[in-house]
Amino acid sequence: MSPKIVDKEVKKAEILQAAMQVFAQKGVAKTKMMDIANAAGIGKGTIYEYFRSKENIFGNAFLNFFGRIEQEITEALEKTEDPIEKLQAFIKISAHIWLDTDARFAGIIMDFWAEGIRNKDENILGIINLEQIYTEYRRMIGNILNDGIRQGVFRSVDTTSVSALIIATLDGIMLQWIINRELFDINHVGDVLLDSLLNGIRK
Amino acid sequence: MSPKIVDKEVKKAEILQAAMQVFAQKGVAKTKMMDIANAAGIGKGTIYEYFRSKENIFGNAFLNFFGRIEQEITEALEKTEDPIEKLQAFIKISAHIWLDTDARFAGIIMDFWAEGIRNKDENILGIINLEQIYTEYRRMIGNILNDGIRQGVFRSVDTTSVSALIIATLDGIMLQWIINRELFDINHVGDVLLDSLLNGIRK
Amino acid sequence: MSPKIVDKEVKKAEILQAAMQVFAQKGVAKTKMMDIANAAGIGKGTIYEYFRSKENIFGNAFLNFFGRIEQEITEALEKTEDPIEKLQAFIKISAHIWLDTDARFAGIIMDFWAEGIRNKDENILGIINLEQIYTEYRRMIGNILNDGIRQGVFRSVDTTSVSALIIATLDGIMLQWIINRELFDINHVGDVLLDSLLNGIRK
Amino acid sequence: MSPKIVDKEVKKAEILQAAMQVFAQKGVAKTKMMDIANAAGIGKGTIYEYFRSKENIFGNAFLNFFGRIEQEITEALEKTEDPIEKLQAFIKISAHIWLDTDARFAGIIMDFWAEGIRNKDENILGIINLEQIYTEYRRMIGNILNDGIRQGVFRSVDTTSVSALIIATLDGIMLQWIINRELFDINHVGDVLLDSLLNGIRK
DNA sequence: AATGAATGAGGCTTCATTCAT
DNA sequence: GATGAATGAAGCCTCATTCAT
Repeated sequence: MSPKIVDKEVKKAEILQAAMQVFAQKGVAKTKMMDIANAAGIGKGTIYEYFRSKENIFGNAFLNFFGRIEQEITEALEKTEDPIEKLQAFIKISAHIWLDTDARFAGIIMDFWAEGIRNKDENILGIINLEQIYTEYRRMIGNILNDGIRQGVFRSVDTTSVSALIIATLDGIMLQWIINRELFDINHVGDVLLDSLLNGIRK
Repeated sequence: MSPKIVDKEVKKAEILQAAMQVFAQKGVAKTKMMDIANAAGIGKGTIYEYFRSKENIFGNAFLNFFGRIEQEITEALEKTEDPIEKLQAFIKISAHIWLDTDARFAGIIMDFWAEGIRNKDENILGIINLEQIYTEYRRMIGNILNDGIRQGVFRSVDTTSVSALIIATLDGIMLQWIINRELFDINHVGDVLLDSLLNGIRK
Repeated sequence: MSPKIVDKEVKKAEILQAAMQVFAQKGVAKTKMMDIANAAGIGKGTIYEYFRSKENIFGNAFLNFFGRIEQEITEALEKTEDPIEKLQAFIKISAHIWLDTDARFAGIIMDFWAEGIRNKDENILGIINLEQIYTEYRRMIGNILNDGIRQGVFRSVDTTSVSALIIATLDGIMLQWIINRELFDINHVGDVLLDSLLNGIRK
Repeated sequence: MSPKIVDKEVKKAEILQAAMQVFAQKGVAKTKMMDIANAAGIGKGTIYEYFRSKENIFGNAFLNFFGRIEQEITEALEKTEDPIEKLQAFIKISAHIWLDTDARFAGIIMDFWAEGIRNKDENILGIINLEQIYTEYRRMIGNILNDGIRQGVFRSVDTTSVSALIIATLDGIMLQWIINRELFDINHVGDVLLDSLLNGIRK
């Protein structure tokens, strides 16, 4: 890996960041290549040195977004062995990601979901596959639950269903929070959610 | 309402249905006026006799979708006076709407949300306003909860927060269900959700 | 065939004529869709109601050009049964086509040949196939020669080779004539060519 | 001529060769500067150290192609004083050039002709001038014929017309041969052509 | 001298909208 | 009222050329 390659990767990441900002503000459909170029402070043509097409940028943004979440969660889970603390970390990270995310940025996630749902079966772009992503999330939570059950901390529940429900509730809360941030304190909601959850599954 | 006007309204509704089908399948951005015309079995130009623009069709589809949900719920709520039964009805209707909805149709809701979130403050199109819609949902559930509290059936909870959480959980579950229908039986999940909910708020 | 279809075909032909004029003047590569639209007196977008792409226009122009030549020759050949008169007609028509053709129009034929040669094997566009066209020409002349031989008018020559040579000489003369029309009187050259030819093959 | 200048000229020639190869394969219009750079094994920017523009490369390729033919013929003609042998040499060289030329390379000549015909009057690029080139060819053959007439070997024919016809026939044969090499043995055709020619002009 | 990253003018094509029939 | 042919604004992308290294 020569320095040049690193530079190319860095610049690609920069363009992607710029693109995601614009996607978030205007929506993917209304974002023009020119907007991305302006946001990135480069010429229109330069984008094509790093991405094949607008669709490719979208695909990479998608990957980048969910990939980063997954990575953050993975890292957080490695810091503790206690299943309860792991659950707590999972929920906290999820909340934090949204807290750190610009409100307007949420729109892009809807675009991701919209496109992801539509391409559920087709795996268009060779990239976007929401089902796979959520399967991975469920696997992560499922592992925590299974560990807890093995350790005798949790009751023997249907881990797949419970995992799905945890994720569902988290996503739903995020959705409401995006629409109206005044409704609740997302950190507090996280605690409440964890409490009810533990209440339901703790032995 | 002369017959002609009725006819006009009927045809407008037909076009809207066709449009929503296509929106759902291809996404709003990728839907062409021609697609809508074909789906409606009419000429391309005819659409403009009933709708001002593509954006206007989207706005009406948005209104139509959430309006119908609201109407169905309202009707269901009128059939009983018991707060618990009303909650049950609310959840059941929500689940049913999705059950009756074509899987591929779900994409359109993401488009709605995506656009709704982006136009959160601006109320663009003079139509799309997710916050208002969800406020109305919360108001409906809030009324049920308040009735229940007044009647001594429910504990005295923060009705706004609980309403928001109920809606959030419902939406989150729908989202997961759209992505992977094999994960759980949505009717059963509704019962479970109601149970835990009642468990939490019943006196 | 309703009147509308006729109109569409007529308009398509008009656009094609306009396109060929512009192709001839500027060369295919330097011709912009806008040029064709202007030449045809229509809007840029209208072209796409009749042709799929610029390449498609080129392919159709190609077909049109060689098709019309072939048709004219075929018609002329039907007017007589005498092999010598047929040969005479063939040569005369070939010369006439060039005489009637705008000098500048010749450039397009070079573009046709250039593209035709390059796509010799691939038959790109599903359309351009010079070898096939020339095989047809050879077949037409070959038939005349065979008739003449059968009727005892011509010597028993290698009809394929002679056909090829006749075509080659005609094309070569056209080429020189395009580059410098003052060099010779093309009608006279036709007569000379026919004489030498008959001299060589007549019994 | 210092070594450096020689080097520059050598490299310029190399790039030109590479460019002509690519021109021949893809056509001038579809050839990118990048293709030429790759074919020449150099960087894209380096081309501009040797050529002003793509058009300039084309012009030089044009000059180079016809110049080389002219040079080869000139050299061959110097080897004999006999008009008949000179004619023979002229025809043989013409055939050889095509025999030595990659089949696919022929496309470039059509591009040359196409552009040459279009720039017939304007002498665009300050370079491409087919008429001038063919005038030179005619002059060469005309000299041979005049010598032959003067020496009493040939009949007193219209040397300009005969020269033009010889060239025309040669070009026409090449054209057919490019399109379908199986049609005839080009060496044999050369002999036949020379025979008929001599038959026509020999005293 | 050599490079290739950056650029933006310019092209092809799409498609929402108009409008004459 | 219904239509679809016509339109041109606008977008994506290409690629010849420039220029800093």
